[in-house]
Amino acid sequence: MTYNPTYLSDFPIKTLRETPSYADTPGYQYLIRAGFVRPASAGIFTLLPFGMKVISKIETIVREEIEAIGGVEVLFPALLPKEPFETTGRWEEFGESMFKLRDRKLSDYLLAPTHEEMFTLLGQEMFHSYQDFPAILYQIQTKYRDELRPRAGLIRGREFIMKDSYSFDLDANGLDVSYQKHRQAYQKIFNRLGFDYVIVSAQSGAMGGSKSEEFFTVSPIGEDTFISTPSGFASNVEAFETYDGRPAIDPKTGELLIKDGDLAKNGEPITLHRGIELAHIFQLGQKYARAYNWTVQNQNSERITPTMGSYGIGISRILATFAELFHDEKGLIWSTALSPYDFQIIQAISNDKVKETSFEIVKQLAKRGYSFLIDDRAISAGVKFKDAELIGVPQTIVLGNLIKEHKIELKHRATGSIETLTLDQLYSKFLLAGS
RNA sequence: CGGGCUGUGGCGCAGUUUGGUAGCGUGCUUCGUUCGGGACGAAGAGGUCGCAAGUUCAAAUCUUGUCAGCCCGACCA
Repeated sequence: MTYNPTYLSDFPIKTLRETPSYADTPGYQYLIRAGFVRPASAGIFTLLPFGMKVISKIETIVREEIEAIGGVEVLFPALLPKEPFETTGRWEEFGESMFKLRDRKLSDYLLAPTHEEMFTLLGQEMFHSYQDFPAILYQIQTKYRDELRPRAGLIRGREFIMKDSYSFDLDANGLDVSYQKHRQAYQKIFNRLGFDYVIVSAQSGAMGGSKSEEFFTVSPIGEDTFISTPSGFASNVEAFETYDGRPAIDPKTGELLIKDGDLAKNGEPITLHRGIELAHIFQLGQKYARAYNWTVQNQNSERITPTMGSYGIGISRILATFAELFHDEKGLIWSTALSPYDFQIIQAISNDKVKETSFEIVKQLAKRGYSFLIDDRAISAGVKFKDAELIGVPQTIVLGNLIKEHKIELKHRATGSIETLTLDQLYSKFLLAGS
């Protein structure tokens, strides 16, 4: 494969030396400073080139795993007419958290906070017979929710990228199968992304339906509280009751009524955690199909109502969460799975030999599909080292004085370790690895 | 929506109490020196002091209104 490296000398990026005062969490501060994102308005963000690279990688992993369970990609508009949401009652139910607007003819529109209505209508149009089931449709779309208080950068924005998929089945057993497929696909996704996660029982909220679970990662900046027990049971506090039937939250005040060591229904002591919700899967059941009077024919030519599931995963939130989880005092630390580049090449000195060598390294290692960010800027080497640490590409190749001996330095961002290698050693290390 | 706070060159901030020629750091431009760990010197560019109205000889500073943003709380991928 061919791969064009990115040269920082012609790259429209500017790292910031100081922390912008508006950024409230460390991950967000580094995403700003390292040039991954910029705020455009409260909870609304511009993705810069590095941020785009990471988003693309997240999307690729998500697409691969959803298509592996039979998902087919579509793309609905973000701008939708009011009517489908009136049918389900959600035009009112979402209330102020939904962006509503009018066109020049004064017709009502909305910026979609979620797409259950549209997927149901598409299913109704496409699926008429039991032979059309089961099915999984998904999209990666920008969602809009006018949150009361956006915070922590992309962790909770008013505009955010989400993958949402929807399963269509004929009965509850089929729905269970589709649900389990998604549950497993999500586990694969999180394993590939490199997140520790906990699957937590949840309530369904505005989506409706019955069974519902959330995927959390533990983080001090998390906005949600969930509980776990030694045997692996975990629950969102909203869906939790103690051994003696007490709710975890006062329904009126919202006050947390439980503490570490309280007993769960199974008699085990609980532990409370702060977490970031990265995904939420629901068994919607027939709520939406019923709202549109959608029925299909079974083998006996009887009309039956399909049953659906809805499965969301926050793409832009994953980017932000990774930054919150993986950084040190110098900057971000990307995993190989999500890093915007596989290697950053620092030209610590500037001469023709260095330029030729970086070109040669790219040519050799690109054979294995590795991608490169080359810092060829005409600035002092110190700035390049600092920026490399801020950006957080997992491996940096330093081209400097050792180039005379055909040697380079290979720096690991996460450990800070430095290896001195000949070019041949570099090539064999990465061309042979895993092949 | 309730409580707290902030809007001053790209970014970080001082100046507001006590009205009197808009400042510092960083970044940016140019030249020279330097150049493997955020170099040094010199010369520059860049600001409707969020916006509007008012008070005043005079407003970044005082008054009123308004907009935006941030933090804490109630809702959410």
